[in-house]
Amino acid sequence: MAAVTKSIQAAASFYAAQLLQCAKQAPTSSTTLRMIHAHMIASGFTPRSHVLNRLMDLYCKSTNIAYARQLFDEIPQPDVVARTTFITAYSSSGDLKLAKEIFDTTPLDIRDTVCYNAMITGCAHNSDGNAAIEHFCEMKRYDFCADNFTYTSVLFGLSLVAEYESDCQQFHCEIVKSGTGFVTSVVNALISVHVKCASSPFVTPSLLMAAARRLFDEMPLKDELSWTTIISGYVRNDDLNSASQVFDGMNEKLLVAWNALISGYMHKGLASKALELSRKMHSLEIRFDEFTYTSILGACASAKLFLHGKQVHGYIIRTVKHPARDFLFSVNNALIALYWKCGKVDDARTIFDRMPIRDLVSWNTILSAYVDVGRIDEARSFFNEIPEKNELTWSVMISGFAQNGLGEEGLKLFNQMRSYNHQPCDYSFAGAIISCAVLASLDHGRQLHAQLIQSGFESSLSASNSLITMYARCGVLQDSQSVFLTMKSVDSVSWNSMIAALGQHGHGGQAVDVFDQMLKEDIVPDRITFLTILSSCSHAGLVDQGQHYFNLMHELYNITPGEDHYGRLIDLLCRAGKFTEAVDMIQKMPFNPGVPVWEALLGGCRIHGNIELGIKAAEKLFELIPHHDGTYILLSNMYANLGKWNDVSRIRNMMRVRGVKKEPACSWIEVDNMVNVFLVDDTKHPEVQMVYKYLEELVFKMKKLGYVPDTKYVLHDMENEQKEYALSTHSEKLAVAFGLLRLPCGAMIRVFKNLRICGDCHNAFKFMSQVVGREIVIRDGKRFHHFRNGKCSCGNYW
DNA sequence: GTAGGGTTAG
Repeated sequence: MAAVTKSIQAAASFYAAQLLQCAKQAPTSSTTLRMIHAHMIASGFTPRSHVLNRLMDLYCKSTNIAYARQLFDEIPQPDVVARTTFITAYSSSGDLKLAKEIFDTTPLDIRDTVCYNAMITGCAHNSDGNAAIEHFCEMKRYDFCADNFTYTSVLFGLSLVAEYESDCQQFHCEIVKSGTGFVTSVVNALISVHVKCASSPFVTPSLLMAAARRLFDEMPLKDELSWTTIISGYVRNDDLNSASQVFDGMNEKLLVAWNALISGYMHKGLASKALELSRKMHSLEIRFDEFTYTSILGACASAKLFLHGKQVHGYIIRTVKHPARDFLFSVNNALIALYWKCGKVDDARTIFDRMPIRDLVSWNTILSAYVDVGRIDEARSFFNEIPEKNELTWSVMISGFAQNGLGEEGLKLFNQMRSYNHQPCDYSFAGAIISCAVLASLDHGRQLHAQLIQSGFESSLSASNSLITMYARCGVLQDSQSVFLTMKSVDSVSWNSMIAALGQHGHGGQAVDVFDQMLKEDIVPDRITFLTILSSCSHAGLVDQGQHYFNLMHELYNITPGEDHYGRLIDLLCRAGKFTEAVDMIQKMPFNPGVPVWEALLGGCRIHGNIELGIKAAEKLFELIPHHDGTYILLSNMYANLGKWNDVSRIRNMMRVRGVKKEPACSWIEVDNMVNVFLVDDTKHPEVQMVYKYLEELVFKMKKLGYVPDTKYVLHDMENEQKEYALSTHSEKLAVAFGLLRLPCGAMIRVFKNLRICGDCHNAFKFMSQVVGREIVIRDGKRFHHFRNGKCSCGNYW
């Protein structure tokens, strides 16, 4: 008997040793495990607890959890070690529910600290910070002793949910009391909690970072993690000076620390700093890894440093044998982004096509690239090819449609997403809301606003910013102001949207006030801010202010004005009739003037009847964009105003020869959640006859108040009576008359037109607003006009 | 049988 026991013991220790060997070389292949296992069975050895536990653990780690579970289920009363193995295995494979089931069925009298630790880690790793804390509290309640592992794990969980300083302080006290306050791993975790909590909106980041720094400075023994946690903490919280200060104090600088700092500079848009560090690394012969490359390429992409980025790409090709294979996704994805941001979308696509396997980031980046450069048809068909879509995929495509003026497509896709039971994220909502802005569909926009709140995205920045734009572009400026004023936190996009909203409605003075307010609150204006403020000044005729801001842009904020900024400045000058200054500015520009500049000049010339300069601008535009209808129309309008009908027909003829078609004018109005569209001389709308009749009555009353139809706006040569009739069939007049007939008494009339409002209609609506005693709001291609009591908000400056 | 830091798309 003694001999048998001895031989079983020998076998057990033999297998235990073999399995231990496997564990050291983990993960063990399932084949090896099965061979050892088969050997046990064949030799008649029935493994008991610790050998079996080790076997199950190895099966789990070789991703064979299901088979391990079969073995587990055959054990009559599995011990706590076996249970802990499964708690860990299930939670690291993402199945927290199964882990919890094993934990909950573990009798209290066999539980120990380790199994609680495993459960706490499992919750934290599956981003359930609160459950981690609950299990921690439970173990304290049952008097289990918390150890270093417990604290590091529960602190990790806490770092997911900590929002207030008190969360950090409470655990700090707990740790000091427990006596683990000097244990490196525990203090590291505590620093990490402070760092992550510092990004919460409810705390003062600098205070928490100062507390983290004290912990770091006062810890007796720092390890690699202590350094990288504090450095990356500063990076996360936008304090790169402190990050680099601590970094400089490191004796042996770790690759992770280099990477954290480089990525910090990259995210802050400080590409030159990021590249400077990478050059230093290179001279110290520190090998770059995947993370380094990704951040450097990101820096080149955001700064559009194409040549530098291309050099890095070349270096990767030379030094890494199989970039596509060795750096599975991230580096290749960063390369895609580099080529895209530098305007080489087709090269980006080539990289994508050459990747042997791609992840969602690869697909989404290419999709964003197509959307970004307005290649919307390619984006659409690429979108359809994407095998698995996430919320980003949908939101990029939805807002892509909206940004490219395809509001209807945007809304359709948003609805399709929901019909597939995909819960829209805040960015998708933003895309759908901007679609409503494009379509000027206020009813629909309001519905989405309500759904947004129901879905819990009320505090989302991107969604709220889209609401500012939507309400403004639907004509209800007050609502966009109240969204802006009630936002908990705002960013530069919010300010830009608000300034643009005021500008479009002709409130240049208020736009300037908001801009000044923005500066007072230390928000740094960007390129877009200056575009919107220049437009706002232009719409309101604030020439001096506009010029002041244009100068401020590069003098104070170091933003080099682009062609678009020059375009707005020229627009500002020309509208005010300052052609000498405008031409002077065009000659002084640091680059060849392009489309925005010539269009601004032509537009100004049309307002002031400056035919000579207008012809020059138009000729340039004919060269640059020969198929754009607007140039021909503006020029022919100018000739028509001067009665030069020969020139008018010459231009019309040019259009015919070149195959340029005029975009037909159309206006629309929303009544009872339905959009009603009217074309010039409309015959299609079912109620149009009634509209014509009503319009006739109105014009009769308007004439009594002094309205004289201004036939110079009829751009065809015909008899005067015919001209007057032609004016009365303009789409915007039909839409307004329809609104007056169908909308409730006193309701504001909001009409939208694809092109600019006609001069006679502009005059007519002033009289009309007086006759009917209601406010009429028109959004044309450029801006808003509010007609009230015989006056327009634009002060005739448009 | 249990732990903690760095990457890419809006």
